[in-house]
Amino acid sequence: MDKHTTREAGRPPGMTDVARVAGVSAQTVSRALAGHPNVQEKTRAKVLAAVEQLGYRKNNAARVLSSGRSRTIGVVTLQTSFYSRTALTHGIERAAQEAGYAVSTATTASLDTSAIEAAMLRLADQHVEGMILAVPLIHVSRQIEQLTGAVPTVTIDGSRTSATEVVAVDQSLAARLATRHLLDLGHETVWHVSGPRAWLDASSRSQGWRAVLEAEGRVVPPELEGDWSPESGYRNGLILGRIPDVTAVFVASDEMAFGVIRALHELGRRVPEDISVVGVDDIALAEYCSPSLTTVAQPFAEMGALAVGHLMRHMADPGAALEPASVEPSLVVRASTAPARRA
Amino acid sequence: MDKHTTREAGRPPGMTDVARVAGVSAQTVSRALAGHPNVQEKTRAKVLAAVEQLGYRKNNAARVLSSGRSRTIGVVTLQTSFYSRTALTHGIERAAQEAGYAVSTATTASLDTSAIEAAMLRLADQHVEGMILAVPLIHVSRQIEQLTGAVPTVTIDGSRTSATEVVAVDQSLAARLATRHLLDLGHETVWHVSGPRAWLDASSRSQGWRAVLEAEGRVVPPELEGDWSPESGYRNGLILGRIPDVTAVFVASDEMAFGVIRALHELGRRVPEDISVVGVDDIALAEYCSPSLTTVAQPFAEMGALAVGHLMRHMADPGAALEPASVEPSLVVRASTAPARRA
DNA sequence: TGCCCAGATGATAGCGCTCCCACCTGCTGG
DNA sequence: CCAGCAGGTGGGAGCGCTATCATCTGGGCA
Repeated sequence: MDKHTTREAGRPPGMTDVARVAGVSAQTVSRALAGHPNVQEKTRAKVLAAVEQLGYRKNNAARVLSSGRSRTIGVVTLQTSFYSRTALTHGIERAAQEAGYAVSTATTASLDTSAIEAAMLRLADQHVEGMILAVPLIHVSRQIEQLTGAVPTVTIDGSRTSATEVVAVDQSLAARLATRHLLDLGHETVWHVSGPRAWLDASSRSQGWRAVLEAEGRVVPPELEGDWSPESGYRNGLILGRIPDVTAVFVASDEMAFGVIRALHELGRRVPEDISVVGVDDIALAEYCSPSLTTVAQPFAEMGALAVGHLMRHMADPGAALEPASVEPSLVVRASTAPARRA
Repeated sequence: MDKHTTREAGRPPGMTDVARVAGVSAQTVSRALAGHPNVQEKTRAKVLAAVEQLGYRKNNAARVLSSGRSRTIGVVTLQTSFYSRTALTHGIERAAQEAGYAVSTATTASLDTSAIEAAMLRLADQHVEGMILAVPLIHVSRQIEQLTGAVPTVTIDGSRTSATEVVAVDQSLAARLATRHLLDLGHETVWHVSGPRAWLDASSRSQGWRAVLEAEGRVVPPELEGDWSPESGYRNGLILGRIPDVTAVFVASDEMAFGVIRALHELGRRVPEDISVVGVDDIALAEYCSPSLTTVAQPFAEMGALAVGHLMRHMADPGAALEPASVEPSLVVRASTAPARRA
């Protein structure tokens, strides 16, 4: 039993073990497993057989240390249970897996610059080859500039540093679809419950809504601000329900829309007979509440795939600037909207 | 410019750089940074100053390769957008962070044994020190037995291998709370829309429901099976709504409950006047739909923390068997349940 | 006074892999 | 007929860190 030919039990087999069994050098094993072209088919087969026989598994840490490449991308998201986060992450995971990359997620409890920096640093420490920032960049610090300069990064809410690439859903279009739908139903004007202003999606939706009203020469009512939670929708709904003029509301997310509708019910305003409501996201439950919710569907899965694709291209050639990509939302008409009743 | 004293620009500073600047050995730097006790306070301060000055960041890959320890735990979850997944992951992330561990997530698209194996192998490749399986183990393969033997593992739905530790919410209690609540309201019996039978939570809830009915000498109606989706709730609701006897339904998840209520509405059965409905989970929207949903709240965050705590203990001493831990759900009474009307 | 031990530090040897370069075939073409 | 070249392979040198052992100091105690 020479320790150079037999490893102690308990230690997983390494590349040299595979090499010995296959009767080649460790170097050739490495090449065969990496899919390098200059390896004879016969040799590769021998290597694969040895791998199979020994139950060899690559040692990722060693690979990363040696090559600097990790085959991993990082995603920064907000630590919440909102549907949008889950759906998007889901989309990214799928797409990354297809591209042969692993996904490492770093969540941040707040949108503070320092919290986002910390999340990005955590990912950097894991040697991710690229990052997707799925949180709004409120303030771009020197540190963030530096990080996005060093690691190819894609932001998905439209905010960006000088070095990031951008992927976004056309949120302005989402708002315009919703607003125009309500005007088409004959409503005089449309009220709006927005998301937090720090979020670019929220302000894009707000702008789109305002643009349509102005283009049509309608009165632009004051905007109410929520925080994406059902509870904030409820609070704003209690306000809207007390204003007799309100007949149509565009709410910046389905979860808030549920809260708005709930509040209107409690105040005796019927949906859609008295007030029409449109949400955004098309969460799974939108169809199953009463009344079922008219909403603007967000192509989250598609967006995840787009972000990953964009990131891959950016990683392949960090020099070339890619043009911002964007996908289009679509209106889903259900029962929470109805024609305005004429006075 | 000797290359031994000055590194090429562009390469991040390493421990030897820090050591040189601090005027100590690399070894001492390692100890100081690891919080090793046998380091003079003065020395530690010098090291920290040098770290600060150079912007040194540890190289994780090297640390893992060298020590075998990664300070990371892995979580296997199903690739869905269900609330429960997000909420639980969230809880685990928090708890792990507090324990000084990073979390790596591997999602699986299906519950096939091979898919779960693949997810676990991915985590093993990342040198996780422990795993939390947040998916039901339908069939425990040799491979899974082996993996759970090699890496400390906690399962959180009650299924287990010979080597795993178990953490669970008492799902039977959840069902009993819901069922008894409905009986207390005067209903003759309670119908049940369950989750997929492969999920232990689903069958535990089913058992709890059945146990209460039998203990009270009530008729046990046939069970309807859903797949956790709102749509499956809707389908089953269309069936239940056509059965005149039905006055109370216990649905195994809130999302399905939304579907059930929706279907009952469409069939002209009012909730709660004609039929009372109870869900499980207490999702954020449960309170804001109409009628607001009576449900059994699951302590997801607590469960995540419990799972992490359990795992830490298991990792510290893989030999000692820990007794299964469990947390208790609680009933939240809202508007979807009402006293039975007497014939 | 001398010895031992504990605390503080340094030197050296890998961890398992990939990179770079050298090597060896067997073939083409002047 | 042999230089020259390309495809296939092997041999070393690290990647940046930690484990292990060795070294060196300064007490406390007989």
